[in-house]
Amino acid sequence: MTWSVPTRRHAIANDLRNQISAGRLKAGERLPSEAHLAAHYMVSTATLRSALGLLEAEGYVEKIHGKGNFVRRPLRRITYAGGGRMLDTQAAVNSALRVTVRTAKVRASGHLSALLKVPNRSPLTEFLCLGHEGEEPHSLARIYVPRDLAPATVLVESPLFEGALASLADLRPPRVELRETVSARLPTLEEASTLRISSASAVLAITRVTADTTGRVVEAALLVFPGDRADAVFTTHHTVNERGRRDDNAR
Amino acid sequence: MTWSVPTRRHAIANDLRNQISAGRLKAGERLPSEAHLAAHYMVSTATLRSALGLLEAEGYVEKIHGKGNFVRRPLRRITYAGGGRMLDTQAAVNSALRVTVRTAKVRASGHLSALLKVPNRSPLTEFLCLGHEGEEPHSLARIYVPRDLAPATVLVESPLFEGALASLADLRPPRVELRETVSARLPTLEEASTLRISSASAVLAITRVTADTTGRVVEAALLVFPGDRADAVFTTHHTVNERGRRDDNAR
DNA sequence: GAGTGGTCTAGACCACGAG
DNA sequence: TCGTGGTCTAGACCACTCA
Repeated sequence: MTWSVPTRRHAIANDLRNQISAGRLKAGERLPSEAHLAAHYMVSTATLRSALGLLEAEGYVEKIHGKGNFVRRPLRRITYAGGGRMLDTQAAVNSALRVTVRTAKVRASGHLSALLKVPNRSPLTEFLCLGHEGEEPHSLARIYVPRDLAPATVLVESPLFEGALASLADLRPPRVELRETVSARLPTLEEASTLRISSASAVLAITRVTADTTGRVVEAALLVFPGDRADAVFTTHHTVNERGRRDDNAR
Repeated sequence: MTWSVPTRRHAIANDLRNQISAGRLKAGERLPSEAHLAAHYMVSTATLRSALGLLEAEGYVEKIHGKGNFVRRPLRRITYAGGGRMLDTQAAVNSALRVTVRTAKVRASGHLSALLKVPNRSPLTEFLCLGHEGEEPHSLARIYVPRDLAPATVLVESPLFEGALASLADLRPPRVELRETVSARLPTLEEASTLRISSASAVLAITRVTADTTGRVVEAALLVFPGDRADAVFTTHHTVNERGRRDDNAR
């Protein structure tokens, strides 16, 4: 915190950010046009746009081409609970979480076949899931299941896509091995537009691979959440055997 | 993938990206100056800089003020192993991972006192850790421990900051409860400069809270990794009791 | 068609790095 | 001091939305 950057765009961004935080600019409201703001702050439009770009990446503002810049509604935080638990029950209950599912038949390509440990061009079923909260999309999932394990009818009905996973798990032997790989990256253009986030903002990407007792991979899920409103939480009750060395089975 | 954006900056970024991937621009090499590139692609400097901005956010290029734009060395991936395991042993062994530690005495403020479940202004010891791989910094950690639990001498010597955590854990009762909260966000300006990443790139932020059997919080660690070269992996061997409902103890 | 944001230009001037 | 990137300007022109 030992730094200040007195560039104009930061000053403008700070001012607008404060106005939003203070509630002088209310959620959902449209900002003055970029031309007006540029005139008001006495900067060029390029500089002003640069300031808005900062706010957009921080999630304060949503830009809509041809309409204007809008103050983002502060959305409920999403909590992804790792370790095979479901999405935060609070969120699921409170927010009329809905999902639109589109299924497709695909064949394993390089990356997928490695994840699922199946040969190339092996038949899979793809489930494309979009989590909504009211109008706002807030999560995106691509789930791949070996074709012979996919009872498509079961899944299409699921109101929660996490529910879909649970029902899948229930069809398999009781013991599952779960591997969740979490990473942070910028969204693809496609993800940015479907999640309605800035392509300059960060997303939380979780790759979850589920295997049954036999080691067979039952499903691979590629989950994407907007970084500015999602966390993944993992809790462990851990027993330390003795000092230092313990069996480390991470790759 | 059903989209193409034929804007000039994307075309230029694609061209340069291909040249890097193909090895025509080698790692560590300096690109031609922005003025030269702008002339070469017949665009204005602003447009060219915008193209370089994309590559920088993607981690292909590092900009250094006054020196030039450099092709980024592809760095070894960092794997953070969750659930109380150590940093990927491969990486630790292979890469002469070093850490510079700076300790400080601080007092719990709002956020920290909540994490550590201690009263406000409670005395803490802060460990600032910076993970290096050769010259390149690749992780950043701020670890907070209640003052009376912090044997500073032990920690300062630790070659790995994860080692520091392990030794701490070993001083406590054998059973620990771990809660790791993972999120994706843009780096602060400070983080961006110390990790030498673009402030437009994403970071993986992990907040890890460790408690002993009595429920007392033993340490809180705020970890930050560059998103373009770090993953966090969590593996679970899970036993499903029976269909559906299982005890969900995530908050 | 009027109003909005999106892209781009051809400069100017400033700040940093290295000799 | 010179060459580099960083910030900013005052426009032009295009693409989208909506009446």
